[in-house]
Amino acid sequence: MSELLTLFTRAHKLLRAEADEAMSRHGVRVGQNLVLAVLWETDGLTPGELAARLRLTTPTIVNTATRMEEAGLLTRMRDPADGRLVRLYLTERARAAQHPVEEERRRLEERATATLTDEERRHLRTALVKIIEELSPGQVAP
Amino acid sequence: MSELLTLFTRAHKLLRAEADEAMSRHGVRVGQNLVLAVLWETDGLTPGELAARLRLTTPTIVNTATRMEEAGLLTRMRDPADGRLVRLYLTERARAAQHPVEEERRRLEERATATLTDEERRHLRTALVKIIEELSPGQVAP
DNA sequence: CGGCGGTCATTAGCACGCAAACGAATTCCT
DNA sequence: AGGAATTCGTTTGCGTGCTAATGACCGCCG
Repeated sequence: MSELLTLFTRAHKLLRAEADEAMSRHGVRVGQNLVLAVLWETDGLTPGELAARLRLTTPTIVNTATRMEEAGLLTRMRDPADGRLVRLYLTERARAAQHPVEEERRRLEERATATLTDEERRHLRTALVKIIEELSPGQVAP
Repeated sequence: MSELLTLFTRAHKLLRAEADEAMSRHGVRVGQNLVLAVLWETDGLTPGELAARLRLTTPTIVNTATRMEEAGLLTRMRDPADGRLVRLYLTERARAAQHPVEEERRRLEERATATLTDEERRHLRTALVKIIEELSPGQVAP
C-alpha cells in the first residue's frame, strides 16, 4: 500500500484546516496569507510577479486578489507607466494582520511538530526538500 | 520563517499534480482514485460510509460520485431495504483501472522518495504519523 | 505611423475540499 | 397508528487550485 502518499495527504489536510481556522480568526483565509506574506515584504507587486514568487498561476492570484479586495485587505491600481500591469497594495487592515497571522503560523508549526525531536524535525525538513527536488525540475531555492 | 509549513505545501502540491497526471492517463482523476481504492476493496458502499472511511464530508463524496458516474466509473442504486441509502457500485471500467492506477501510485511514491535512504523514509513516515496524531484528536488507525 | 506580435490581467469553466440548508425516508415514542 | 425526531443524500455556495480563451495594452518593425 502507498503508505507515504496517504499519510502525506492526511497530514497536509489537517495542517491546512488548522491554518485556515487560525488565520480566519484574523480575517485572513489560508490561501490569502501566502499573498500577504509576499506583500508584507514587497508591497505593490503585480499578479504575475506574485504568481511567480508563490509558484501559483496568475488566474489563481487574480481571483484571490478579488476576494481580498472585497475583504478590504488590498486595493488594485493600474500602473501609470504600463497600462497592462495592475499593482496590488495592502490596506491598513492587511498590515495590522501581519504580526497576529505570523504568530499563528509559528504556533501552528510548533504545535504540529511538538512531539518531534529537533533531530526528527531536521530529518523531516531534508526529506521534504529531497521530495521537492525530485519532483520539481530545477530549483528549490527560496 | 515557517519553513516546514511552506515545504509541506510545496511538496504536497507537486505530489498531487503528479498523481493527477498519472491517474488521468487511465481516466481517473486524483480525487476519484481514493473512492476507487475503497470500492475496489468493498463494493456497494454508501456515500456516508465512504466519507467516513476517507475522512471526507458526505457532500464531497456525493459530488465526486456524480462526476464518476458521468465518467462511467460507477452506478448509483437505492438500497431496497432502506430508501434513504444509496449504494455505489463500480463498473467494469473502474475495475479494469485498478491495476494500472495502483501501479501509478506505487511508482509515484517510489519516484518521489527515490533519493531518500530507507532510514530517511522511515523517519519521514514516523514524523508524518506524529504530526497527524498531534493535530487529529484521536485515532491514526487505518 | 500604423499594424502585428508579445505581454499582461481577466473571465470562464472545471476539480475537489468544506459548511449549511433542504427534502425524503426511517425510526422512535407515546 | 401517527406525529416527532433522527438519519440519510442532495443542493447550494464558497475557497483555492488549474487550463484555455479573451481582451487590453505596449513595443517593435516596416
